[in-house]
Amino acid sequence: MSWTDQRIEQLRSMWEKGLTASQIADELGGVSRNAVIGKAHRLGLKSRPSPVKATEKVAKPAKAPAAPKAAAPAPRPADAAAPSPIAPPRPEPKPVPEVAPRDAAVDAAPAKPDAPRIVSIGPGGFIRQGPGDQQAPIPPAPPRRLVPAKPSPEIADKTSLLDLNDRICRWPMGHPGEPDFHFCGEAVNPGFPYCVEHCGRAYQAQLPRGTRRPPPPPPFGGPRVR
DNA sequence: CCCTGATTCGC
DNA sequence: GCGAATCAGG
Repeated sequence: MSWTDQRIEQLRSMWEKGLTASQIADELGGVSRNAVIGKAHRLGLKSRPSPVKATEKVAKPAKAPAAPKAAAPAPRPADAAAPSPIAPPRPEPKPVPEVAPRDAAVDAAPAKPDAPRIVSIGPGGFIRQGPGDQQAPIPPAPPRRLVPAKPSPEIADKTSLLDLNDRICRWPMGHPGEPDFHFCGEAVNPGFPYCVEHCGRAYQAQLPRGTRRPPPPPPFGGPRVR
């Protein structure tokens, strides 16, 4: 198995939701727990409550150089330094086909009834928010118009993995491997991998410091019963 | 023992 | 870049 965009997205999502590496590996399939962890670290997302915290002892100066294994001759500088600012994983804005001129389509971000009021600040106005990952750089709101999300016949049915492309929302509905698992399939919020509604789920608007954030929406349509 | 994530290092 | 092997805490 290789790390396709979809799989990386899933990994990200699940990782940030706090699923264990084992669970993620299980969902993705074809990869080991170690692979997931390794990939997660390479992606820059890391540091979740780990059992093995930094065993930072104040006094451990005379560490016996006689390491059991092939002792690293060169003391590896444990670069506990701040992980370099993670580059915003902005997908390169793909050329968007000319859309029908339609005003006000943008402003009407459908607010889910049960969803938290704070959803987004408009197209391109989302802020990726992760633990320790708060970045200012936000792609400038593209001066584009959203195409009226007409229920086209092609998305009328379940959107399968093979149906995914750059223009339709790839938000997973249900769980991978289950018979009715599919993807949202709506027209994407330009510049994002999801439709407007799911952008609101994936990205949360920046709130003033100290503001209590409403509980996160249930993941992937709810906890999985195993 | 089981689980967990972190890290290393050969590929 | 990938991930098995390894480490280490719960």
